[in-house]
Amino acid sequence: MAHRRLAEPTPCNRVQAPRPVSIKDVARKANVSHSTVSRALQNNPLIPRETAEKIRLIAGELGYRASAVARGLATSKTRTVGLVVTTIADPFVAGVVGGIEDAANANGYSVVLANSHADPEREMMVVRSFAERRVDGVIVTASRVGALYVPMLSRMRVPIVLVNNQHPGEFTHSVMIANLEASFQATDHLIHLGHRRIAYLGDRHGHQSDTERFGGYRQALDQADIPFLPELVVHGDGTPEGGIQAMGRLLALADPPTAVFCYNDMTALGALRRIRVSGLRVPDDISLVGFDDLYIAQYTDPPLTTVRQPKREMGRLAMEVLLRLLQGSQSERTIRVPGELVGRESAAAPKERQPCNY
Amino acid sequence: MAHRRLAEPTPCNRVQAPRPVSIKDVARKANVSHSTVSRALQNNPLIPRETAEKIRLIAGELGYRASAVARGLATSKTRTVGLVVTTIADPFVAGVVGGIEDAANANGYSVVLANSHADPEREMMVVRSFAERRVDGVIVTASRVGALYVPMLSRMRVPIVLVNNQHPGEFTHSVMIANLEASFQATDHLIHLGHRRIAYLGDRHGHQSDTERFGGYRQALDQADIPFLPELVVHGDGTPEGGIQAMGRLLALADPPTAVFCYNDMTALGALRRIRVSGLRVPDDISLVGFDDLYIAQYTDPPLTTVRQPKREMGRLAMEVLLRLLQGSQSERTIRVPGELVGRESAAAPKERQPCNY
DNA sequence: CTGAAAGCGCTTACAG
DNA sequence: CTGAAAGCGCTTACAG
Repeated sequence: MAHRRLAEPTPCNRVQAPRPVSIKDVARKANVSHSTVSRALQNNPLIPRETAEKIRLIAGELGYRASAVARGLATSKTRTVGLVVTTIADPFVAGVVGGIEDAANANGYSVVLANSHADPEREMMVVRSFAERRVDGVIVTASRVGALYVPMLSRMRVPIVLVNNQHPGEFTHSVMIANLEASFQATDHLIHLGHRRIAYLGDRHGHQSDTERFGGYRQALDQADIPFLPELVVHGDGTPEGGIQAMGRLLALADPPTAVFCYNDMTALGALRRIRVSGLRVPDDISLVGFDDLYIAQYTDPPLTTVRQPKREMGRLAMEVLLRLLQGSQSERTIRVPGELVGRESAAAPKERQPCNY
Repeated sequence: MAHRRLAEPTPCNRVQAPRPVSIKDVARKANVSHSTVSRALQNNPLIPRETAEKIRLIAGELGYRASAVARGLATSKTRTVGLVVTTIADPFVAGVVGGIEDAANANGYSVVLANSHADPEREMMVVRSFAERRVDGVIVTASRVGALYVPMLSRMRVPIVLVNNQHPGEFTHSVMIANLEASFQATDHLIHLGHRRIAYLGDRHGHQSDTERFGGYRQALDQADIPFLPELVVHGDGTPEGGIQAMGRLLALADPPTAVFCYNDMTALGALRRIRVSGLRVPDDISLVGFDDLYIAQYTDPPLTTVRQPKREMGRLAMEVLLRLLQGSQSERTIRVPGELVGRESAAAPKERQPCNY
């Protein structure tokens, strides 16, 4: 006994928004109940192969597409992950996001993207929006996060995975580059090339990453018995502009460094520019090493020696950790991914000095 | 008469997945029906201010967050837009996506991101996934789209907006850069600097964009009565690698060009590299103009003269067109956005020639 | 102004 | 193996 509303479709020929075909439409055509259709489409073993196939065929003919929203309501799982980034226009972030995306899609998850622009108000909106969308989990890839951010997210009570994040909270998991080891390697490379006056051009907003990268630099110096000189440490802000400023300070020194290890490639880009403007050459006068291995690092002049962060893989890993958490498994709290020094042409032996034993 | 299931929560103290507070919880605490709560929270004018405020207060205390999935099921609007990109790692794409994101969020829409990797199989999966998620509309920002792609999307019967897309179909709207005018301007700039042997370094995969940019180049030549020389037209593939190859062919000419207009900045990056490798200098020996104004265009050496595509604005515009479509308004089929020539240092007057009247 | 009821399109215990 | 029923958390006509 169908209700009026469920009777045959209005006889008029142009329906403005033709409602998508539902499980009931399939059921009707297949002469079974919608429960059976639901089961068949889920490959429920209760349904005999024959029936299931017939139903699947009809569903195909009708162009049936299960509603993820209805399913989400029924199961309280949306198979959706919220992904917050400071800005997608950051090439490091974009690389990571690509990896997350791929791993998510490969596992039937969709990614809801949100830019926070490192703005606390936006961050609030993002959390609210993710909460309303009932995302199953969230991944944060932000160069700078408001201190209240992660706690806010935590209140949603879904698993959270951070990528290269500052203050990884108590309740979160994270995937991070092995900053200390990588920086050690980079600095050590310069030392082996014969440099002794090596500067560190950091990022004053980099928090933990900056601290760790600086730490690796110091360790390499120590191990080589090179005295640490505070005047050789300057800070930019992670952008080329910041690199230009900071490099300027280094060049203004009575005895400038012969090599500079930069917090990231963007900073190195600025340093490179600043050096060239002053009439000096890289690597002839000053060697330069970056961090990230952004795509463009191969195309600077000279090509930039840098530490590669496996961005895609880090994204993939983060998604995989999240996936594990979503199925209730355990996962290591912090995964440290090794960086890889990729030698190009911006770092060479200092002028008038033998490239020492190497 | 509550069902067993709805009786008081299990007395045990640790619920593993505490169901989020619902409209009913608020209703109970506020001593009204859930209908009233729903109305109050929607600012329905039927509900008196006082009641509404009380309800909102309680909702706040309870940390109530309306379920977008339940609402989506009830209203058959998800306030979600599907965004397909070839790859988010492309800096042009990332810029556009940033603009889309901002406009979407500003209007209460969420963005579901999907990478197609220009792979037909992935494209199918994306369409399927968007269909299941019941996205309200879709935006495509892809440098290359499978020919079947847009038709497939069209079958979802939701509005579609393309950004800088090839073959904009009959049923779609699009936002595009004014290729012809912009290329004309770029080429004309080189002509005014005094160049006459100007090459066009295109993108063999660029389809419509390449054709149009080439068109602007030809028109500028024609207008200046400079004969068109087919040997001065070569093609890369939109990447630096392709630019390197193609530039190589140009340099192998008996009489190489004094200026090259490149399809995009990535290509120009390769051309720049190739020129330098051959011992020539930019702009002293060869002038170079790009297209896009990627962030790095300011940091190449020399900084790249190029045509700026207002990526963020284009993304914003695309979202705004979609928004209009979603509220049932009309919108122009194709919006052409003007490019802007940004003069930096890679283009200058040719050697041994006066910069003509300018 | 307010509530009871029906419906959105699924899933899944329950009862044959 | 299969169906009827209840439920997920909203919205919104309908009837006071």
